[in-house]
Amino acid sequence: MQISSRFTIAIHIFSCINTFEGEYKITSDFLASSIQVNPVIIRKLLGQLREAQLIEVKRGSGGASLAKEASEITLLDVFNAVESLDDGKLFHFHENPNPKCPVGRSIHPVLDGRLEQIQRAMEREMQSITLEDIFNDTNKYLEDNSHS
Amino acid sequence: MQISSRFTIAIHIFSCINTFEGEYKITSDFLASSIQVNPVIIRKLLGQLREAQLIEVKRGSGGASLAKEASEITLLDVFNAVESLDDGKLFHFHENPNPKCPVGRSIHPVLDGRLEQIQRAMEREMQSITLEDIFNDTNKYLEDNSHS
DNA sequence: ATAGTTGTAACAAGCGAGGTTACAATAAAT
DNA sequence: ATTTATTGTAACCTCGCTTGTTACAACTAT
Repeated sequence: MQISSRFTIAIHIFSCINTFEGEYKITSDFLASSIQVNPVIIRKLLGQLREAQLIEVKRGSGGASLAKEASEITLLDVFNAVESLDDGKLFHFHENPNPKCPVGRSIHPVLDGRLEQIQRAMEREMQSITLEDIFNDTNKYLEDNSHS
Repeated sequence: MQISSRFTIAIHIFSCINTFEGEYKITSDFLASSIQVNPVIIRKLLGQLREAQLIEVKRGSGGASLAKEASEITLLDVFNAVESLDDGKLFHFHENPNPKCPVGRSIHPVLDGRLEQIQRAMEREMQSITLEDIFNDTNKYLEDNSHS
Protein backbone atom coordinates (compact mmCIF):
# COMPACT_ATOMS: atom_id res chain seq x y z
CA MET A 1 0.00 0.00 0.00
CA GLN A 2 1.50 3.29 -1.12
CA ILE A 3 1.46 6.50 0.87
CA SER A 4 -1.28 8.72 -0.59
CA SER A 5 -0.60 11.50 -3.05
CA ARG A 6 -1.73 14.09 -0.50
CA PHE A 7 1.90 14.33 0.55
CA THR A 8 3.29 15.23 -2.88
CA ILE A 9 0.29 17.47 -3.60
CA ALA A 10 0.95 19.35 -0.36
CA ILE A 11 4.56 19.94 -1.35
CA HIS A 12 3.37 21.07 -4.78
CA ILE A 13 1.11 23.60 -3.03
CA PHE A 14 4.04 25.00 -1.07
CA SER A 15 6.15 25.23 -4.22
CA CYS A 16 3.41 27.24 -5.93
CA ILE A 17 3.24 29.63 -3.00
CA ASN A 18 6.99 30.07 -3.22
CA THR A 19 7.10 30.62 -6.98
CA PHE A 20 3.95 32.70 -7.52
CA GLU A 21 3.44 34.64 -4.29
CA GLY A 22 3.03 38.34 -5.08
CA GLU A 23 2.60 37.64 -8.77
CA TYR A 24 -0.67 35.74 -8.47
CA LYS A 25 -3.22 35.19 -5.72
CA ILE A 26 -2.78 31.57 -4.57
CA THR A 27 -6.38 30.33 -4.63
CA SER A 28 -7.61 26.76 -4.65
CA ASP A 29 -8.56 27.21 -8.31
CA PHE A 30 -5.10 28.45 -9.19
CA LEU A 31 -3.47 25.54 -7.38
CA ALA A 32 -5.93 23.07 -8.88
CA SER A 33 -4.87 24.07 -12.40
CA SER A 34 -1.17 23.59 -11.65
CA ILE A 35 -1.66 20.28 -9.86
CA GLN A 36 -4.56 19.23 -12.09
CA VAL A 37 -6.88 17.94 -9.45
CA ASN A 38 -10.28 19.11 -8.25
CA PRO A 39 -10.27 22.41 -6.31
CA VAL A 40 -12.17 20.80 -3.44
CA ILE A 41 -9.35 18.32 -2.93
CA ILE A 42 -7.04 21.31 -2.65
CA ARG A 43 -9.29 23.12 -0.20
CA LYS A 44 -9.40 20.08 2.07
CA LEU A 45 -5.62 19.86 1.97
CA LEU A 46 -5.29 23.59 2.64
CA GLY A 47 -7.50 23.01 5.67
CA GLN A 48 -5.17 20.32 7.02
CA LEU A 49 -2.10 22.47 6.44
CA ARG A 50 -3.82 25.40 8.13
CA GLU A 51 -4.77 23.28 11.15
CA ALA A 52 -1.13 22.24 11.43
CA GLN A 53 -0.27 25.95 11.39
CA LEU A 54 1.95 25.65 8.34
CA ILE A 55 -0.04 28.07 6.16
CA GLU A 56 -2.58 30.85 6.46
CA VAL A 57 -5.63 30.96 4.25
CA LYS A 58 -7.78 34.05 3.70
CA ARG A 59 -11.49 33.34 3.70
CA GLY A 60 -13.67 35.29 1.28
CA SER A 61 -10.94 37.27 -0.43
CA GLY A 62 -8.88 34.14 -0.97
CA GLY A 63 -5.21 33.26 -1.02
CA ALA A 64 -2.75 31.05 0.84
CA SER A 65 0.65 31.95 2.30
CA LEU A 66 3.28 30.44 4.56
CA ALA A 67 2.68 30.71 8.30
CA LYS A 68 6.40 30.43 9.07
CA GLU A 69 9.78 30.48 7.40
CA ALA A 70 10.40 27.85 4.73
CA SER A 71 13.51 26.84 6.64
CA GLU A 72 11.31 26.12 9.67
CA ILE A 73 9.04 23.65 7.90
CA THR A 74 10.30 20.11 7.35
CA LEU A 75 8.88 17.43 5.09
CA LEU A 76 7.96 15.57 8.28
CA ASP A 77 5.77 18.49 9.34
CA VAL A 78 4.03 18.32 5.97
CA PHE A 79 3.70 14.53 6.12
CA ASN A 80 2.19 14.57 9.58
CA ALA A 81 -0.20 17.34 8.61
CA VAL A 82 -1.77 15.54 5.67
CA GLU A 83 -1.19 11.84 6.24
CA SER A 84 -3.42 10.48 8.98
CA LEU A 85 -1.67 7.35 10.25
CA ASP A 86 -3.78 5.32 12.62
CA ASP A 87 -2.35 5.90 16.09
CA GLY A 88 0.68 7.55 14.44
CA LYS A 89 1.98 4.16 13.38
CA LEU A 90 3.31 3.52 9.87
CA PHE A 91 2.85 -0.26 10.12
CA HIS A 92 -0.50 -1.92 10.54
CA PHE A 93 -0.14 -4.80 13.01
CA HIS A 94 -2.47 -7.82 12.77
CA GLU A 95 -4.98 -7.28 15.53
CA ASN A 96 -5.40 -10.55 17.40
CA PRO A 97 -2.34 -12.77 17.73
CA ASN A 98 -3.26 -15.76 19.89
CA PRO A 99 -2.21 -15.17 23.53
CA LYS A 100 -2.33 -18.93 24.17
CA CYS A 101 0.56 -19.38 21.72
CA PRO A 102 4.07 -18.44 22.89
CA VAL A 103 4.75 -16.71 19.58
CA GLY A 104 1.36 -14.99 19.59
CA ARG A 105 2.17 -13.69 23.08
CA SER A 106 5.66 -12.46 22.24
CA ILE A 107 5.20 -11.04 18.76
CA HIS A 108 4.05 -7.61 19.96
CA PRO A 109 6.74 -7.00 22.60
CA VAL A 110 9.37 -8.24 20.17
CA LEU A 111 8.28 -6.40 17.04
CA ASP A 112 6.87 -3.08 18.27
CA GLY A 113 10.29 -1.63 18.98
CA ARG A 114 11.69 -2.75 15.62
CA LEU A 115 8.80 -1.21 13.71
CA GLU A 116 9.29 2.06 15.58
CA GLN A 117 12.99 1.90 14.80
CA ILE A 118 12.20 1.65 11.06
CA GLN A 119 9.56 4.38 11.17
CA ARG A 120 11.93 6.70 13.01
CA ALA A 121 14.56 6.21 10.33
CA MET A 122 12.06 7.40 7.75
CA GLU A 123 10.95 10.31 9.92
CA ARG A 124 14.54 11.36 10.58
CA GLU A 125 15.17 11.59 6.86
CA MET A 126 11.96 13.60 6.33
CA GLN A 127 12.93 15.92 9.13
CA SER A 128 16.32 16.59 7.54
CA ILE A 129 14.68 18.15 4.47
CA THR A 130 13.05 21.58 4.74
CA LEU A 131 10.82 23.42 2.32
CA GLU A 132 13.73 25.80 1.81
CA ASP A 133 15.70 22.89 0.31
CA ILE A 134 12.83 22.10 -2.03
CA PHE A 135 12.43 25.75 -3.03
CA ASN A 136 16.15 26.05 -3.76
CA ASP A 137 16.02 22.92 -5.90
CA THR A 138 12.99 24.26 -7.78
CA ASN A 139 14.52 27.69 -8.40
CA LYS A 140 17.73 26.11 -9.60
CA TYR A 141 15.89 23.75 -11.90
CA LEU A 142 13.85 26.59 -13.40
CA GLU A 143 16.96 28.72 -13.97
CA ASP A 144 18.85 25.86 -15.61
CA ASN A 145 15.92 25.12 -17.90
CA SER A 146 14.68 28.62 -18.73
CA HIS A 147 16.51 28.97 -22.07
CA SER A 148 15.73 25.81 -23.98
CA MET B 1 -2.36 5.04 4.62
CA GLN B 2 -0.68 2.41 6.72
CA ILE B 3 1.50 -0.38 5.41
CA SER B 4 -0.60 -3.56 5.36
CA SER B 5 -0.48 -6.18 8.09
CA ARG B 6 0.93 -8.70 5.61
CA PHE B 7 4.37 -7.56 6.76
CA THR B 8 3.85 -8.30 10.46
CA ILE B 9 1.96 -11.49 9.66
CA ALA B 10 4.88 -12.68 7.53
CA ILE B 11 7.29 -12.09 10.39
CA HIS B 12 4.90 -13.91 12.70
CA ILE B 13 5.01 -16.88 10.30
CA PHE B 14 8.80 -16.96 10.41
CA SER B 15 8.76 -16.79 14.21
CA CYS B 16 6.44 -19.78 14.36
CA ILE B 17 8.73 -21.77 12.08
CA ASN B 18 11.63 -20.90 14.38
CA THR B 19 9.85 -21.78 17.59
CA PHE B 20 7.86 -24.87 16.55
CA GLU B 21 9.89 -26.51 13.79
CA GLY B 22 10.41 -30.21 14.61
CA GLU B 23 7.84 -30.06 17.38
CA TYR B 24 4.84 -29.39 15.15
CA LYS B 25 4.23 -29.46 11.40
CA ILE B 26 3.94 -25.82 10.30
CA THR B 27 0.73 -25.90 8.26
CA SER B 28 -1.45 -22.99 7.21
CA ASP B 29 -4.01 -24.11 9.79
CA PHE B 30 -1.43 -24.19 12.54
CA LEU B 31 -0.19 -20.71 11.60
CA ALA B 32 -3.74 -19.42 11.25
CA SER B 33 -4.50 -20.36 14.83
CA SER B 34 -1.44 -18.56 16.19
CA ILE B 35 -1.98 -15.45 14.07
CA GLN B 36 -5.77 -15.69 14.24
CA VAL B 37 -6.54 -14.99 10.64
CA ASN B 38 -8.07 -17.15 7.93
CA PRO B 39 -5.88 -20.05 6.68
CA VAL B 40 -6.33 -18.90 3.07
CA ILE B 41 -4.77 -15.55 3.93
CA ILE B 42 -1.79 -17.50 5.27
CA ARG B 43 -1.56 -19.70 2.21
CA LYS B 44 -1.47 -16.65 -0.06
CA LEU B 45 1.31 -15.17 2.04
CA LEU B 46 3.22 -18.45 2.07
CA GLY B 47 2.97 -18.36 -1.71
CA GLN B 48 4.55 -14.90 -1.84
CA LEU B 49 7.33 -15.92 0.54
CA ARG B 50 7.95 -19.06 -1.50
CA GLU B 51 8.15 -17.10 -4.76
CA ALA B 52 10.70 -14.84 -3.10
CA GLN B 53 12.63 -18.00 -2.19
CA LEU B 54 12.55 -17.27 1.52
CA ILE B 55 10.69 -20.44 2.49
CA GLU B 56 9.86 -23.88 1.14
CA VAL B 57 6.37 -25.29 1.34
CA LYS B 58 5.48 -28.94 0.96
CA ARG B 59 2.39 -29.60 -1.11
CA GLY B 60 0.08 -32.42 -0.07
CA SER B 61 1.92 -33.49 3.03
CA GLY B 62 2.13 -29.93 4.27
CA GLY B 63 4.61 -27.85 6.20
CA ALA B 64 6.73 -24.73 5.76
CA SER B 65 10.43 -24.26 6.50
CA LEU B 66 13.16 -21.69 5.90
CA ALA B 67 14.84 -21.75 2.48
CA LYS B 68 18.00 -20.13 3.87
CA GLU B 69 19.69 -19.18 7.10
CA ALA B 70 17.78 -16.79 9.37
CA SER B 71 20.86 -14.58 9.38
CA GLU B 72 20.59 -14.33 5.58
CA ILE B 73 17.03 -13.00 5.55
CA THR B 74 16.48 -9.32 6.32
CA LEU B 75 13.22 -7.55 7.13
CA LEU B 76 13.61 -5.78 3.79
CA ASP B 77 13.52 -9.15 2.01
CA VAL B 78 10.31 -9.97 3.85
CA PHE B 79 8.83 -6.54 3.14
CA ASN B 80 9.58 -6.72 -0.58
CA ALA B 81 8.20 -10.24 -0.78
CA VAL B 82 4.77 -9.44 0.63
CA GLU B 83 4.22 -5.72 0.07
CA SER B 84 3.48 -4.94 -3.56
CA LEU B 85 4.44 -1.29 -3.99
CA ASP B 86 3.40 0.13 -7.33
CA ASP B 87 6.60 0.46 -9.39
CA GLY B 88 8.57 -0.20 -6.19
CA LYS B 89 7.81 3.29 -4.96
CA LEU B 90 6.66 3.98 -1.40
CA PHE B 91 5.13 7.36 -2.26
CA HIS B 92 2.24 7.78 -4.65
CA PHE B 93 2.85 10.86 -6.81
CA HIS B 94 -0.11 12.84 -8.20
CA GLU B 95 -0.34 11.76 -11.81
CA ASN B 96 -0.77 14.86 -13.96
CA PRO B 97 0.99 18.02 -12.79
CA ASN B 98 0.44 20.73 -15.40
CA PRO B 99 3.44 20.94 -17.78
CA LYS B 100 2.40 24.47 -18.78
CA CYS B 101 3.11 25.63 -15.21
CA PRO B 102 6.76 26.08 -14.16
CA VAL B 103 6.06 24.36 -10.86
CA GLY B 104 4.06 21.60 -12.54
CA ARG B 105 7.03 21.02 -14.85
CA SER B 106 9.67 20.99 -12.11
CA ILE B 107 7.91 19.12 -9.34
CA HIS B 108 8.86 15.66 -10.59
CA PRO B 109 12.57 16.30 -11.24
CA VAL B 110 12.83 18.12 -7.92
CA LEU B 111 10.91 15.68 -5.70
CA ASP B 112 11.66 12.25 -7.14
CA GLY B 113 15.18 12.16 -5.71
CA ARG B 114 14.02 13.32 -2.30
CA LEU B 115 11.32 10.68 -2.09
CA GLU B 116 13.84 8.01 -3.03
CA GLN B 117 16.17 9.37 -0.37
CA ILE B 118 13.46 8.93 2.26
CA GLN B 119 12.46 5.49 1.05
CA ARG B 120 16.08 4.34 1.04
CA ALA B 121 16.47 5.44 4.66
CA MET B 122 13.58 3.18 5.58
CA GLU B 123 14.93 0.31 3.49
CA ARG B 124 18.39 0.67 5.00
CA GLU B 125 16.94 0.25 8.45
CA MET B 126 14.91 -2.77 7.38
CA GLN B 127 17.98 -4.29 5.84
CA SER B 128 19.92 -3.93 9.07
CA ILE B 129 17.56 -6.29 10.89
CA THR B 130 17.64 -10.03 10.15
CA LEU B 131 15.28 -12.79 11.14
CA GLU B 132 18.04 -14.05 13.40
CA ASP B 133 17.71 -10.81 15.42
CA ILE B 134 13.96 -11.32 15.70
CA PHE B 135 14.37 -14.97 16.71
CA ASN B 136 16.91 -14.05 19.39
CA ASP B 137 14.56 -11.41 20.76
CA THR B 138 11.69 -13.90 20.79
CA ASN B 139 13.69 -16.64 22.52
CA LYS B 140 14.94 -14.17 25.10
CA TYR B 141 11.46 -12.87 25.76
CA LEU B 142 10.08 -16.38 26.18
CA GLU B 143 12.87 -17.36 28.60
CA ASP B 144 12.41 -14.22 30.69
CA ASN B 145 8.66 -14.81 30.92
CA SER B 146 8.47 -18.57 31.29
CA HIS B 147 8.18 -18.68 35.10
CA SER B 148 5.41 -16.23 35.94
C1' DA C 1 -25.17 44.63 -3.71
C1' DT C 2 -21.91 42.08 -6.34
C1' DA C 3 -18.31 38.94 -7.34
C1' DG C 4 -14.96 35.86 -5.99
C1' DT C 5 -13.52 32.73 -2.64
C1' DT C 6 -13.34 29.37 1.29
C1' DG C 7 -15.21 25.65 4.15
C1' DT C 8 -17.98 21.79 4.25
C1' DA C 9 -21.60 18.50 3.46
C1' DA C 10 -23.14 14.83 0.75
C1' DC C 11 -22.54 11.60 -2.42
C1' DA C 12 -20.27 8.27 -5.82
C1' DA C 13 -16.72 5.39 -8.14
C1' DG C 14 -12.71 2.68 -7.80
C1' DC C 15 -9.31 0.09 -5.50
C1' DG C 16 -7.00 -2.73 -2.23
C1' DA C 17 -7.16 -5.29 2.23
C1' DG C 18 -8.92 -8.87 4.52
C1' DG C 19 -12.30 -12.56 4.81
C1' DT C 20 -14.77 -16.83 3.34
C1' DT C 21 -16.28 -21.01 0.85
C1' DA C 22 -15.23 -24.39 -2.33
C1' DC C 23 -12.53 -27.55 -4.73
C1' DA C 24 -8.91 -29.65 -7.77
C1' DA C 25 -4.16 -31.20 -7.24
C1' DT C 26 -0.87 -33.32 -4.46
C1' DA C 27 1.50 -36.41 -1.24
C1' DA C 28 1.82 -39.46 2.62
C1' DA C 29 -0.18 -43.31 5.32
C1' DT C 30 -2.75 -47.32 5.63
C1' DA D 1 -5.77 -48.46 -4.21
C1' DT D 2 -8.14 -45.71 -0.98
C1' DT D 3 -8.23 -42.54 2.43
C1' DT D 4 -6.75 -38.41 4.69
C1' DA D 5 -4.57 -34.10 5.24
C1' DT D 6 -2.85 -30.32 3.02
C1' DT D 7 -1.69 -26.78 -0.55
C1' DG D 8 -2.82 -23.67 -4.34
C1' DT D 9 -6.24 -21.05 -6.38
C1' DA D 10 -10.60 -19.31 -8.06
C1' DA D 11 -14.55 -16.77 -7.03
C1' DC D 12 -16.94 -13.98 -4.39
C1' DC D 13 -17.90 -10.64 -0.50
C1' DT D 14 -17.49 -6.60 2.71
C1' DC D 15 -15.25 -2.67 4.38
C1' DG D 16 -12.69 1.47 4.48
C1' DC D 17 -9.89 4.85 2.20
C1' DT D 18 -8.73 7.78 -1.73
C1' DT D 19 -10.07 10.65 -5.10
C1' DG D 20 -13.54 13.04 -7.61
C1' DT D 21 -17.74 15.87 -7.98
C1' DT D 22 -21.76 19.01 -7.19
C1' DA D 23 -23.84 22.16 -4.30
C1' DC D 24 -24.18 25.79 -1.24
C1' DA D 25 -23.75 28.66 2.99
C1' DA D 26 -20.42 31.86 5.01
C1' DC D 27 -17.28 35.27 4.30
C1' DT D 28 -14.63 39.43 2.46
C1' DA D 29 -13.17 43.02 -0.56
C1' DT D 30 -14.69 46.25 -3.98
